[in-house]
Amino acid sequence: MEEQLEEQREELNELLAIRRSKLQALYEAGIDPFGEKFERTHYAQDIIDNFDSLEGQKTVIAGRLMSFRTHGKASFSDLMDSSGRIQLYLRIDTMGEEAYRFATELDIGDIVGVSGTIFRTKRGQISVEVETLKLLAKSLRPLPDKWHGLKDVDLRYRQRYVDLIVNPEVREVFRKRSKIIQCLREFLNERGFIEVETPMLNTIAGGANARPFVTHHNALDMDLYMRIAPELYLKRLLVGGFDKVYEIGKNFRNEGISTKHNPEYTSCEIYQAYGDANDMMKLTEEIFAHIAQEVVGSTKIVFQGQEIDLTPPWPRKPMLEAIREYAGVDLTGLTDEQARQLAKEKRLAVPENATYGQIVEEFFDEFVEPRLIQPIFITDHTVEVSPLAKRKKDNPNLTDRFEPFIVTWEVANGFTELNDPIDQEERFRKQMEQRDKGDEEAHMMDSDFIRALEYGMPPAGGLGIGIDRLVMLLTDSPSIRDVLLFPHMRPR
RNA sequence: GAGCCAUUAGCUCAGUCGGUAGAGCACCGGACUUUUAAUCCGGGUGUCCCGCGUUCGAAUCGCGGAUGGCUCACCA
Repeated sequence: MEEQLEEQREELNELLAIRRSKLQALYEAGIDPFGEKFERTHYAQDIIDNFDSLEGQKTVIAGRLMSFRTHGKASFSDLMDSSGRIQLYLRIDTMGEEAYRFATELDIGDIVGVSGTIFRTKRGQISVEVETLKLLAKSLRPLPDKWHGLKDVDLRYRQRYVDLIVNPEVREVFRKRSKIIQCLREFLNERGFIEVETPMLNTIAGGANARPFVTHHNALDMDLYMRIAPELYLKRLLVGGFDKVYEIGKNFRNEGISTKHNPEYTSCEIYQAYGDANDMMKLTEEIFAHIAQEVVGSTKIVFQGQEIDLTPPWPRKPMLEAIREYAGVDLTGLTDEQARQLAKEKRLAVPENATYGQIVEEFFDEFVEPRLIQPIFITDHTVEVSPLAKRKKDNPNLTDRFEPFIVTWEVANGFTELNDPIDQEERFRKQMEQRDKGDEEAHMMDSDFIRALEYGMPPAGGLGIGIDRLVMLLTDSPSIRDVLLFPHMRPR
């Protein structure tokens, strides 16, 4: 009802009404306003790049009309295709009166196919002198301001199609995103990793601390969770005998939305049997450096005005040492109570029943994380906050885990995988206790995963990379929404 | 979830002290056969985010709401 009213109101808008009447006129003239298959010989950018050899030759191109400069019996127009823009020169003498009139009555936004001759104007502009022109799609809505484009961020995200038409740098970001993911695939495939797909509809949402989305399967009449991480499935594959696997895909977390968080986001999880955290750190450095080199052209990149040097090797620092350095507090070997006391002294807000591990995290987040600009691996997380990571040989309270930080963001997470089913079951039990205490993000018990480990999982290193943040970093984008084609928005 | 800010024409934005709204682009009509933010002449196309209130009178002031942005909280 509301929507119908909205539509009726829009029908009244003069600009829309004019386009509709032009559409009607086309039908009445026997012209199909929505065209058909059209064979091209060139992209706009091809013509510009190879002008010297193409000058004087015929070409057939297609795209969207982005501007008109009419001069009576001759006109200029800019045609935009996926490669870029090229100027069209329309001349009544070349096209004939009827075709010329038809062309000049088109609108900005219309999609056309043209054939013509490649030439350069007096002013040096590479152009196509149009001989024939065919309407391939009538545009019924006006495009945003040709100079200012579309700036309203709300509209840019909601109507990304318009954003992509008028803001070419946006297209560039998503081209890079595609290239980054392609590079990552190639890199892993070349090293013998195989790409797999595991379920996104889970009966147990495992592999991470996060609140899941719940959905419902009608035929089975049962609730299912959208996955929060593929980890436990991928490790089952190590049990099954795949040595090197990875999965690139969406995870869904029912949590807050911010410039760094979208409810659905893309991760790449990588597992390597017979390896450990150390191998995965090396792999992380190599991946970041390789992709930066391929996509940006250097391992030194600029993010929001600061130069970031991704060249390996990256420094490594145990978390407790980092806290000692930046907060001036040594938390090594404290009891829960002692840790809580220290937190109080440093005016850190922690829950009454906070555990040692949680307090270490708190200190880290407060004092260390905001200072980590250049790439660094923070290692040796507490066992309490790392329920899937193997304990360190020399200290069972810590794990053989690492998180690389760049521009204060955690860009990945990896560890030597816990392959001891007895310890894993114990860790799950601890998590269940946390869950019972009201921690909705604590891990769920996954008995089948324990069963898998009981068959024997080779020692392994695992790594999860946040693809969106990697893309943000390499495209100099301050918000995750700038690297998601359709970021989550509340419906209007 | 909390705080701050924003919302005016299709787009980008002005709008003074409270007196029913304006520019550029786009659009419509006209001139113009090498322009490129083409130019020149003419035309303003509107639920001022929504609702309630104050007032003779609200885009403007107050309250409530919607959406978005930023910061914080949670998280990757």
